Amino acid sequence: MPTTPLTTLKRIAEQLHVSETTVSRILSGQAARYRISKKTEHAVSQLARAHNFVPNPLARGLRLKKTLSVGLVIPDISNPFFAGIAREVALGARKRGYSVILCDSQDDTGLEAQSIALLRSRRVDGIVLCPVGLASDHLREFTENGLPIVLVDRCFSDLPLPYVGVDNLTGAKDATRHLIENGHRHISCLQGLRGTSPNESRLRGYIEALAEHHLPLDRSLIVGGDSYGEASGYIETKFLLQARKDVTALLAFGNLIALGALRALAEEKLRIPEDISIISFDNQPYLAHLAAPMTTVDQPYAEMGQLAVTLLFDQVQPPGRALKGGALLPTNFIIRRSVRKLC
Amino acid sequence: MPTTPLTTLKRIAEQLHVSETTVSRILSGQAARYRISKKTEHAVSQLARAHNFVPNPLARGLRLKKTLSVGLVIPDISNPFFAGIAREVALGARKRGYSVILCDSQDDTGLEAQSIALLRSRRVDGIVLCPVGLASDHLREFTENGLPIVLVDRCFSDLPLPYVGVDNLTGAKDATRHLIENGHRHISCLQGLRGTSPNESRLRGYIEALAEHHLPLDRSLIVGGDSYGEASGYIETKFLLQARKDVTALLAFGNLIALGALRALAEEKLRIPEDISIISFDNQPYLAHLAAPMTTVDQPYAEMGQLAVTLLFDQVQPPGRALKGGALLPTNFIIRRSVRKLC
DNA sequence: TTCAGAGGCACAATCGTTTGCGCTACTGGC
DNA sequence: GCCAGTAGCGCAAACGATTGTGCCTCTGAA
Repeated sequence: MPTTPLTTLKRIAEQLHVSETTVSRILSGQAARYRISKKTEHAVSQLARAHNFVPNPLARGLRLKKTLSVGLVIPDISNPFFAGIAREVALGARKRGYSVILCDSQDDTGLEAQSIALLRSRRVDGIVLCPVGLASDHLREFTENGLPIVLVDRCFSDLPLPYVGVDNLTGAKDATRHLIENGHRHISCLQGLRGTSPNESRLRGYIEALAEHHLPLDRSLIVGGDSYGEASGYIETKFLLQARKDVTALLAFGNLIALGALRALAEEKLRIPEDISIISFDNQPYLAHLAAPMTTVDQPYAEMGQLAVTLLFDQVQPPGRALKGGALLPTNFIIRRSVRKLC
Repeated sequence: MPTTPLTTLKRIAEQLHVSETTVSRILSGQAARYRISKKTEHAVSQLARAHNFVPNPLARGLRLKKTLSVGLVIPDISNPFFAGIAREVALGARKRGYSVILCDSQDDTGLEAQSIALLRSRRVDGIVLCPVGLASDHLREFTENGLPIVLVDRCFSDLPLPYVGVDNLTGAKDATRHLIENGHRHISCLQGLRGTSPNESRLRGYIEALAEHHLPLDRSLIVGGDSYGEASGYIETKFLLQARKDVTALLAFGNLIALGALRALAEEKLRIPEDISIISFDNQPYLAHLAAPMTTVDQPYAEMGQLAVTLLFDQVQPPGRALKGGALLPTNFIIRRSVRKLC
């Protein structure tokens, strides 16, 4: 046990009668480059290891303008979809020796902007951002200035920032087709947050599928749009059921929305799929065990998270290549038993 | 737009022809204490605000030995139980102006120890730790040295560290009683991770409930114990079903374990509750919509998270009071329809 | 003996803040 | 006119690490 905890370069240097310079160089693997003798090198790294000394990241960051940390901004960490992404980001960052600073933006653009400012001021080396998705002005700076960033799940058509998402259009098209082919004609969309790219793409997929089958587009069947939350799914379903008795199928644009819809349907004592069919985005393990195992559009969120860190560190560390535009992963349509065959 | 981005005290000072000292004092609210004139104060804070200048947290942390950041160590952020806690910690920290550094320990004591070392080296001002729960040696230092910490969910009887958890014993007792009172005699425990405090308390609750009703304790009905994961619930249920045809009820010690059990039961084509009954710990929104809406022991994880941050910041900031021992929150027993009445 | 060349390391400035003192220039009382 | 008192602020030394440059001491060849 050391009398003085060996917690700075200085103390190590004192103990071994060498300079801080030398210690620093050895510990940062520059020994050879500066011709430190094997003997000194060994002594220093021995001592450092013995006390598992780590150079103060604050001092280091101050000098180097790098902090070995990345920011992660997420609208709602308790949404399993985002939690899954967060997990991969955390693991990927750790693997590369980086820490993660977590910010929950609560689906609020203001808080998101604040979070980004915070991360900037903390001098993170990069940011993985699952944007709320509405305003994009606070992101404009990223296109010019050098702070690496990767957008996940949602993107902005007017900003050439690298992002990773899924092919929402095809996913929604698959789901809608499936409903149509099972004889459904009055299919309602329970939207997520209007204006966000996944929502708009899914909507487009829905509309294109209808068009393909020469079915009329009934705008009053497209409801919701305020949030991806459970409450939104619940309340929109309640209203919908009051207004439209002819709806035979629901397409929920998110796992929490589907959950809310489920709650509403249960309250109204509607059975799935006998009384009404439903398909949801975001597969989750429990969906297979529901009263009516739910047909769903699976999003590979683990891959999304992994890809996001990869793309981020491609910018942060050499080689520094950056993806212009986005990477689209395919969705996977999983058929279970929440859709009734009408014809 | 400034020619030189006003990003340091120095630049602000230059622009206004005052010293960095003065600027620093004004921005840290010490103007009055050091008799800075209103005029100077105003000019400085004006300019700072205009460029929304924030003093470099690294330099600040270096000098002050405080970083306005806390660590959050979680076994698995994709487990909704922990995600819920994480959410509250993130919000609570933000509210107080602190950042959160997230570490996923993957239910590995080694990674947990590493994470703590990392957080220490990053000079966090406090740690919220959901410990893996097995070894506690790496936590011993916390009892002496000053880094504030709060344990969540799991605690150690040999360590006087503040923690917040739920009354697992009563929770498990309630559940077991319910099964017994519905005529079940062969009730199997699907354990979580052996040796962790929630697991042991739940087990004790189970055993005490049996004793209360003068039922024999059959050790071979207590299975699992390797993890709180889905896979564990699945495989243990598979084995159990092979070995014991007489089991009529399952008590799962976690939401993922219950999910695994559900998967196994589905594979074996066993219906709930007709063929077998099940109760789970950790209520989740979807449990109400399962084929058999699941009776469950609800843990108030939002409150747990909130309480954890509160207790942490009681140590971090004045008044600095610390809870010795733990805070136990009550569980809430929710009866749904996954238990069959046998008598 | 001399000197080139390299081996082995240290000096000191720098990153941006904070803070204990101390310094200057008024003001007013006597 | 002198001096104490105070208002208003700046000096310079930390905090701990990194790094361009320079300094000394050998070794060996000429």
